[in-house]
Amino acid sequence: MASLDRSLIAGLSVFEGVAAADLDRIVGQARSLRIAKDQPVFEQEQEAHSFFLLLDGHVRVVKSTPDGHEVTVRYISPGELMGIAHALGRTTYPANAIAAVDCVVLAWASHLWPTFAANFPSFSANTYKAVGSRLQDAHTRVIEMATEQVEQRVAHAMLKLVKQAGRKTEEGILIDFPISRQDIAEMTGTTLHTVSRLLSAWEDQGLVKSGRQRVTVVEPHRLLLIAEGRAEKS
Amino acid sequence: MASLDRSLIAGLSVFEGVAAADLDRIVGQARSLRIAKDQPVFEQEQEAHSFFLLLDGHVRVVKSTPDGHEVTVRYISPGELMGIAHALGRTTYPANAIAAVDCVVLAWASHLWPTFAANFPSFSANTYKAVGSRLQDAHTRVIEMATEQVEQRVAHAMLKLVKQAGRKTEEGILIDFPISRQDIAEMTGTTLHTVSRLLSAWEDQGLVKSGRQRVTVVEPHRLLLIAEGRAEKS
DNA sequence: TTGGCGATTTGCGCTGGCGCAAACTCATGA
DNA sequence: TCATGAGTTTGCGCCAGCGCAAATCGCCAA
Repeated sequence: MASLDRSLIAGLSVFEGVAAADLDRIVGQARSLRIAKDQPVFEQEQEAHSFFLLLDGHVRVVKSTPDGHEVTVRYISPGELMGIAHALGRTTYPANAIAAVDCVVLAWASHLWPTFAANFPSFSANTYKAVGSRLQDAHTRVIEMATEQVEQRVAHAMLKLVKQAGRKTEEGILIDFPISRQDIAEMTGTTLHTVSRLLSAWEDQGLVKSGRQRVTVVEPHRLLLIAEGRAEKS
Repeated sequence: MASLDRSLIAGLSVFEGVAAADLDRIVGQARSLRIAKDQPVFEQEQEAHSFFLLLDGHVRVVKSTPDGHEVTVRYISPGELMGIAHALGRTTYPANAIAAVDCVVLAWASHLWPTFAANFPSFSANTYKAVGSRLQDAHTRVIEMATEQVEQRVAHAMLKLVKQAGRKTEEGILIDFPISRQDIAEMTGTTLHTVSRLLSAWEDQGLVKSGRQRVTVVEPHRLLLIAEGRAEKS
């Protein structure tokens, strides 16, 4: 652990307001892991032995339904916690978490949580604040699914990805991990066919550039118009 | 407050594992309120000055979208907390909470939360456990919206209502508060027309009995078959 | 360089469920 | 008792988007 960059970790929002000495005590009890692309960080229904902080990479969180459908719940970016089932009174993970690229994570044993919560109130408060955001996000998703058409939902999804994993290139803002049409479909509750058609149409209009497992947003502003439902359809 | 039935309150799951003396200290700082039918308990975007425990009645939590749509996030039953924005690091309420019938609630000032969290770890843990369930529920909703057809979603919604607010009658299980077709539509992301058609069809098949703002489920088991997508359509 | 496979594109037909509109039915208050 | 209006039912037409299938593209490995 000594090899990790403490100052970088200290800047993460989960550790905001945590004293340096406390930070050391927290991080000191973690082990660091590498997860190869497409390997699971944790799996649905499994005993929640650990919780994690993503340091590098991107992780896709997917829920499988009994009837074989897969729905992507969210993508996790560096600095975010995941697998905090124990902090929410659950003993198993509610979903699969799969590395979208090679990742580096910190892992703590779940049984440490009560101690952390009691001894490091800032850390605990920050964690629950993140939970609040996720609950918010989930409700937003429900509302989008309930009130928006597919095109708007896909546009919203792309903008969300741009915001949390966008990397500037000379062509536009690239989503910085491999993402297929199927993945986007699973985020928005549609089919890869429809997503493909939409991306093709957007590409014709110069809104995006896309290729195999790769999407670059050229004109975020116009995409936002579509997302908000205020765009005249061609 | 002295007039409220402490032993009844003590049995609520939020207070599980809380010592009697602590319970008194918690409840002693609440004030009890009556909310008339159709009146708000709290409102979206408003400063989250208080959090609440529903003692009697039913509360509908609704989010309004900028474009005028309304989506019902969930119904709250007696014994549940609501408006706990502060515990999740937010300063405003994320939705409107409206009394579906005359209600009785306990209200605490939001600024008490950090103290409660620090001094009554069981209470805090129970609260976050409830938050965990809600996050779970929200994700389930997303998955339902993404993978199921309207008929299944409405069936699921009815079963959820039966579970949390069902009252046995000689005809079947009655949903114990006034609920309109429009309300059900807002829970499931469809229109009141479609809900009306579904309920009529179900009534023809003897699955439910329904009337003005009133639904009774006669055969929960067959409804479950529809919800699970394993029912031959007539 | 050549296969082979996974990802993507595209055409076509069909249908679930929405939008609109009109009729109907109660419950409530005057 | 009757008028009123909210809640509900129902008919009809339409279209967004799904399901299926086939063709194409591009990356990687041999």
